[in-house]
Amino acid sequence: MPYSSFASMPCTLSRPAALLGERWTLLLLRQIFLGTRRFEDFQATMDISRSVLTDRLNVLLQENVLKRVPYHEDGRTRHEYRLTEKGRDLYPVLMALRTWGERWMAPEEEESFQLHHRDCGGGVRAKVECTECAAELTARDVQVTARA
Amino acid sequence: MPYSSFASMPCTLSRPAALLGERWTLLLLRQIFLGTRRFEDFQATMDISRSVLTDRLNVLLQENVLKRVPYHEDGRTRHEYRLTEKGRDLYPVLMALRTWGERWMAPEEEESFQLHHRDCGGGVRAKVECTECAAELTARDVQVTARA
DNA sequence: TCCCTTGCGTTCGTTTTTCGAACTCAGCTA
DNA sequence: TAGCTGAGTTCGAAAAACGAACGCAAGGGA
Repeated sequence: MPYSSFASMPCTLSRPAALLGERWTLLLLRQIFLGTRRFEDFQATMDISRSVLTDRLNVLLQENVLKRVPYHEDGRTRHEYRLTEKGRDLYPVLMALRTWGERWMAPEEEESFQLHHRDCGGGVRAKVECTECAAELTARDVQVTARA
Repeated sequence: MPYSSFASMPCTLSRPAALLGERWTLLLLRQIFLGTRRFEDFQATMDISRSVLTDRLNVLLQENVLKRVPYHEDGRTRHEYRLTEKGRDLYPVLMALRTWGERWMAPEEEESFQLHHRDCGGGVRAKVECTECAAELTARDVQVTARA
């Protein structure tokens, strides 16, 4: 079972994990959520090799996480990479990573950017909750059952 | 800037993203949250090569996400891999992946396991909320500012 | 005691990925 | 026509992953 076969497992956790678990993919998504949209800018800010960048962008296009959108600059038509709705919906994944990073990987130093709720200025955090009673859940509060 | 240098970037999103963005690491964590604890069981259920499994387990031990715990079986002392508090706190990351997978990568088929809140039987989902007003947030509701 | 089994890795030669520098190409611009 | 720029593509070298075989310590049984 090669790594790639997880992409077709009947598990709604395995497939996203296999997709985002490829090298560079999470870092690429971070950059996109921070506003980067062009090939050259990804390449410059992340210092990823151009061939791997091409590959990762293509995978995300194929998965419909990103879309290519034409735009004009200096009278020329070019394309930029933007999140689809499916892509934007990955926000909780990135925020969960950051919430964890804030708690467990921030020794003294501060974060390189800050996030605030536009409406009230509050902070941002990811959490897991019950769809019925809205209680916040940890792994211990959740029962796992194999599907029938 | 090699991939590994993201592990020391002053960004609380980059570092977790680089750590969990290595191949197999997210899938390994999924398996751990599902209850797998021993080398042989990881190897058998994921079909990962033994050398890479050794490496990934060691990285997670070093990062203090996992710990080795001795246990007895057949009168012999062995060790198993278990989550630390830091590791357990990754639960929202995995649940965010799953919530996304349920919405965007579950065509007709069902998930391979189900999750329920032990207390009330409700479903489980990840979300992002404001630490002040508790509103649920999307990327559009959040303002990013570079640190001073 | 000697041999077998088990769990947990380690080694090593082969195949994939990644790297990085150079190259290509299309569409302006001078 | 020549040059520039953004967006890739190509290709040889280096790193990572693969997988089959090997190592090893701790029992158990003969």
